[in-house]
Amino acid sequence: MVLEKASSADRIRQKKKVFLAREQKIVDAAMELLISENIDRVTVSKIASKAGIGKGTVYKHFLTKNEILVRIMLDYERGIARRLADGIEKAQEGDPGAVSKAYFESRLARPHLDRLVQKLEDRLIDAEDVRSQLEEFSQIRRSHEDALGTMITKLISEGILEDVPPHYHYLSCWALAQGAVDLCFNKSWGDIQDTASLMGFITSIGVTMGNRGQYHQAGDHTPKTS
Amino acid sequence: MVLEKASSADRIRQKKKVFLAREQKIVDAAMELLISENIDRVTVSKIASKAGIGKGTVYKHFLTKNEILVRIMLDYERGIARRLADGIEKAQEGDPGAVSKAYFESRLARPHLDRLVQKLEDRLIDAEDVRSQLEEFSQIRRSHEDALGTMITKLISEGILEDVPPHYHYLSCWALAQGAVDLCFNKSWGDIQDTASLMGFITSIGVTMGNRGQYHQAGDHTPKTS
Amino acid sequence: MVLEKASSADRIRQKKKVFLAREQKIVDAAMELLISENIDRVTVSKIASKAGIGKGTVYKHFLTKNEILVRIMLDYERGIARRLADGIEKAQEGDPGAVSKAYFESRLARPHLDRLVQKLEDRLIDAEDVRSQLEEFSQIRRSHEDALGTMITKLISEGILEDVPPHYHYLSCWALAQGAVDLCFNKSWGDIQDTASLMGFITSIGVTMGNRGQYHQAGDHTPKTS
Amino acid sequence: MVLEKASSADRIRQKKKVFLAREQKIVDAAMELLISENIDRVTVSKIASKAGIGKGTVYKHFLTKNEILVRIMLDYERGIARRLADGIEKAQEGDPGAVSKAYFESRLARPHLDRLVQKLEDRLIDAEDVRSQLEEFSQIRRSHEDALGTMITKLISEGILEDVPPHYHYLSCWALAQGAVDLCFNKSWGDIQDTASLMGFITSIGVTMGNRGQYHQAGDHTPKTS
DNA sequence: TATGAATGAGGCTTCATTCAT
DNA sequence: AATGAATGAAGCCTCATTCAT
Repeated sequence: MVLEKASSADRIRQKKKVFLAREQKIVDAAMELLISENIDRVTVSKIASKAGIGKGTVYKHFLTKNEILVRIMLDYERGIARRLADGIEKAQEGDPGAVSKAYFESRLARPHLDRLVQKLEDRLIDAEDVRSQLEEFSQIRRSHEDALGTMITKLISEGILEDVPPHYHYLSCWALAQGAVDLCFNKSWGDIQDTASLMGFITSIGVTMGNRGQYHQAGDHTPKTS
Repeated sequence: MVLEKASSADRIRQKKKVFLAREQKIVDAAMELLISENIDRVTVSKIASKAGIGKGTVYKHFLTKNEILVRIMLDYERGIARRLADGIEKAQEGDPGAVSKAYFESRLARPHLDRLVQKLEDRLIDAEDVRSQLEEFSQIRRSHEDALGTMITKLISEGILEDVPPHYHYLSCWALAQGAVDLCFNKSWGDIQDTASLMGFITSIGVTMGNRGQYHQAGDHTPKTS
Repeated sequence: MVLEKASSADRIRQKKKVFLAREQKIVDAAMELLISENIDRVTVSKIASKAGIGKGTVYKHFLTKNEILVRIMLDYERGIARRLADGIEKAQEGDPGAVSKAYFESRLARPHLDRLVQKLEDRLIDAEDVRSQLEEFSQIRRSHEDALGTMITKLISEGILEDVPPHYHYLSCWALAQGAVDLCFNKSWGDIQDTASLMGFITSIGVTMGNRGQYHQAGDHTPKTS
Repeated sequence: MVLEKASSADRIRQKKKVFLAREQKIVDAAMELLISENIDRVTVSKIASKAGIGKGTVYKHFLTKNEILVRIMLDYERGIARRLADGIEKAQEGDPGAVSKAYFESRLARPHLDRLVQKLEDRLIDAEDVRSQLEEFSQIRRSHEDALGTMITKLISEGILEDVPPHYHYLSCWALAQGAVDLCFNKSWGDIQDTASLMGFITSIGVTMGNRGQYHQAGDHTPKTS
């Protein structure tokens, strides 16, 4: 009897596992398709096919197609949050650049995905369903901002960063990362050969940009050395 | 008879004018709609309505809906090209920052539109029709790069800009502008109060970024002057 | 020029006519299908087919499928309103039974349709779209009630009708008609051979029911004649 | 062994009981849902949920969803048959109106349910499965007719009821009851305040309608007595 | 020449039913 | 025996494009 009970509980646990695995399979299939072809071409049917399941099954896991999409967004932004937390820890150990670095690196690590999330955000921005999930998404993002706030304020007070409102720094950082990601895939530029190196260059800019001494130079292009 | 011919020619010229005016009206209507509401909600019908003409008429001017969209893209990119040319001229008159400045300013001047063009690029990227126009679009963009090439090379040789492949500078510039535009409208950040000032900050970064002395600093935060 | 203008106006009028004719064709096709087969089997596709047009065309005339259905309901109820108005006129000319008679006759004239409208009402009762049209439908129906109010009140005061709240009479009348219609088509009864005669019988009941002297008899079944 | 057998038989009986109880639970759950919300919104899933069992289990009791629905219809019509039998008994004890009264009262006792059965009949009318059960349903209904036949014939021969084919009386009765039920729930009439009283009025009409002397009055409103 | 009604492919979603566990 | 995840047919609706007037 005890064994039976155990096996029954196991079975349930097993089922849940399978269920969640399939859910992940759907998300992965969707991601793969969304990255590899034009977003509007990705239909629920295709996703189901790629996931190796029936169309109806998708709707056992997600209420609407949009819910699959926000799910991808949330998963991604949460991942960034985790990496950022690591960076903040390191920064507290004495490396002030670690935070922006962590931020850039986590976004540029899988630029395909980052760009996808950008696009999805754009399409879902006024979707009636998933409004709440989108709100959560934004909150995570804003939490990054909050987390960085202290760090940046500190750097400003130490005279390392230009003394402008702290969010200027963060948002600039975000903007550069955003653009860098776009850059990776923008077909106008053809296939950039040395992407990795270029991204390194941009990261370095991101890490130092806003450093004191640069802002005023904007209008003052005399040589920096006296 | 002579008079008649003249008037007939006039009439033709007049007609052409009207025709072109209408074409512009269509493009403008489309732009307005695309900026003010979700892109996928913008239908040919609505565009025609807003332009004050019949739906069928639209197809006298454009073979497909996509052609209206690329037209917007092309118009925009050509506009940038013009402003950039001005910047280059100024740069030759002795202001080496004038080029990047011109670039940033022209993109951030109507960020709505810039963002719209980003989005359109994304949607049209693998449209069968308009493939050639899209190619033209990319060429214009690459011509900016070319145009900037000399300038940047010169700045590098003068020791003002970091000595990395010239396109690194340009692409970084593009990336930051791209991201800055996204920033303006991204709902995750809520309504940014001091957008103008923030954009000024970013422009200043854009203008100076890649300046010699910064790249190495990435890992080396000793004062820049020896 | 005058002639030209005229012909242009004619053309527009002609077009409107054709358009409206097609609209009617859709409604007719829908009606025919709804009457001849199970309601849930009637799809927009079938309606379009029967009307000899494409599926998309239906949506040029009606915003949703439900709008076709309410349209049928409204058309029908308005028709009854017209006939009822005639009956009221006649009643004022001295035939007090003319009103109920008109009501019964108009409902039993095309019992298929009456029954269809009953069914449709049932299905659309909580449809988000067409809520307003349904409200209009109910208003027409209630207007019948109002119109009959005076008549019935008069008959009561003349001692012809039982002295109960006036709407009792009207609603009883409605109920009997409703049931009679159901009767015509209810398959449980098999095919009733002498429907016409039966309906006559029922109408006669409807016309006299509620006449004074009957209500009290409910509990008092002694022969009416002294 | 004997004991064991007994307990085994008991167990089987017990099981059957539980099985039947569950079956009833399904029917009840379905009924409740069908009455309280729009019929097409009621899914097998919801029924199973409300019954507190799994969806699959429902199919151990009923081969198709429709079978649940006819079951409700049959249960209801059988209930009426029982009450009608009582009425006939009473009628034979000397109360000639008892039959129609029993009929009306049993239908108006739970008008929600009566109306539900009307609706179900409508939807299932051409369902391939359940054709035989539907036939049974009709037979029960027609058996009411038969049962009433003698009674009505007797009342006719006694000169109490109008001398028309007996089924006229019965069907009129059915029709009025049918309509009365519709009346109770028809939203066009708003919430009728004094439903109970109104139903009493209608019942009284139902009980006396077709009484001799009324039919001829249809066109002849002179006093009933000679 | 301008028009807008007509078209139909194709997308999303629902739900009765099946079947492996 | 009970379960509920999986299935896919079928329905509604949108909209770019065509073409007769």
